[in-house]
Amino acid sequence: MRNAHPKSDKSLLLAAIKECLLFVDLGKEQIDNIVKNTRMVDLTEGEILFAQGQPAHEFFLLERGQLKLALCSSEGNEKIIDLIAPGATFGEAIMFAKQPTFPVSATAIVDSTVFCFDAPTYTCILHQSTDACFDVMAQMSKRLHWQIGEIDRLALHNATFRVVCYLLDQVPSTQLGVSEVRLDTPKHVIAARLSITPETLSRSFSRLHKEGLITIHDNAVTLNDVGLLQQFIRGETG
Amino acid sequence: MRNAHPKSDKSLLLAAIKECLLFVDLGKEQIDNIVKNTRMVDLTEGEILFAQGQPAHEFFLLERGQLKLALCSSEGNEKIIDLIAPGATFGEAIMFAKQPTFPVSATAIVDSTVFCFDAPTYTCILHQSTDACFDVMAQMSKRLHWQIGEIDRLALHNATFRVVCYLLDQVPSTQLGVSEVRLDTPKHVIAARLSITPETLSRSFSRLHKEGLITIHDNAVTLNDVGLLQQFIRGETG
DNA sequence: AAGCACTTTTGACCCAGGTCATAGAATAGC
DNA sequence: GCTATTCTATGACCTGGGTCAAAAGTGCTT
Repeated sequence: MRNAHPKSDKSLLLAAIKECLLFVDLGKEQIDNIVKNTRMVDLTEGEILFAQGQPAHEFFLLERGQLKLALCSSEGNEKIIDLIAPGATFGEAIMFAKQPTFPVSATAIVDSTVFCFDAPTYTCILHQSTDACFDVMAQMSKRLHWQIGEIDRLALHNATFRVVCYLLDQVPSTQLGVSEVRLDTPKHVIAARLSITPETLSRSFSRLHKEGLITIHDNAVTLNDVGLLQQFIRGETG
Repeated sequence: MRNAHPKSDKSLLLAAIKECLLFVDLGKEQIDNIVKNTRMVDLTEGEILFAQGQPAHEFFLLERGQLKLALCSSEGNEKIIDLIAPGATFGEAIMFAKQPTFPVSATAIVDSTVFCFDAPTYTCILHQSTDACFDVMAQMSKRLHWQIGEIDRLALHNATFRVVCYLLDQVPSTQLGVSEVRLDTPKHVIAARLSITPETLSRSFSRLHKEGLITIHDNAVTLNDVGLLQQFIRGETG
């Protein structure tokens, strides 16, 4: 984890910030202030950005690569709460806890670059703008909503169902016919994301294939009929 | 669901608001404004306050009784996301979504009284106070954190583990020796809360009893040694 | 190309916990 | 009181998916 780079980094950061909901209502000098207090970190594959339980004074934006946010049980089982793709922010929420410690750990799945924003700087700016606060609240609301969906999927749906959900998530919701999903993520990671074992993931895939719903090439999956998969979800099956 | 009561309600409401984090940084006339736009609703057992998918223009504070927030799968299985006790607020988060619909349904488990706050009134007030915004964000942060714990419990812990967690949750964390937990909630509701069947809950209880950890009377449970239960959790068993 | 380390698939087996069925308890109504 | 109805407990059984083990790919490196 080195703290690198000369000056083109700043333009990268500015470009990333511009795409990000959390900064959309900030003024120019507020952005400047944030940029001044942001560091850029390069992670190599497997490197840990932060660990569960560690105190949190920053939040993050993934610039490049892929991260996992994970929990570990005492027996070493790992549950991946979320996979982070470039452009996504994470860790904004703990900032507002009275005693901010990370509830999960963040680890690079591939070589990655992360922007680390200073939490006090950001909260200080939030104190100047209720609009910015509302952006943050909208973001947190979205995440809360998403987590309820996650609890739903875990509590009352089976493995294959979750696999299909994952596949459909990778595809624009408008799509309706055939669609191609590239599995950029190693399968054992996808499995942990879905709270199943790699074996079960493999068996789910082959089941779906046998039913003609998908076709598997090296590391891509063809969804033969998105509509059919969607009604597979509605109809709930194993 | 009637919209009842004369004037002592207002003092009830004011008392409830005073205990509530979401209003702690508001001024007197802001509170007055909110009170003016709040309705009080009485629910009888089994009555639905709002249903999953319904548009949300209010958020809520439970004054009396008990509610469940639940999801239903297509096959009619019900997963209780959370049980609401008097003094707790719920539904604050969807207020900030761009297209606010309830992700869960809320149903009275026993006869209950609920204050329903007008969301636009409240957000309008938030726009005047970043302190109030921070209170909301702290609240949402807490809930987010809690939900991660919930995902953790569902994804990588077994039924008995979750039962013990539930029992320990009912007890002040300082407690260390013997402790009594009243099961005010019917067991089938507790079971749905823990995403298990009533049968499994019953078996978990009798297992814990056989191991000398708890004793069950009519509808109360004695935790014979809170410390032992806590280390049962650390040590992870079935 | 041969060896090695890792990832994915496949098969055989097992078990936690769901389902179904029955039997007590408890509560309600008459 | 006595039945009817709803809860809770317990037993018998089944199954989804975990575990373990072994093959079959899939890159790497040398």
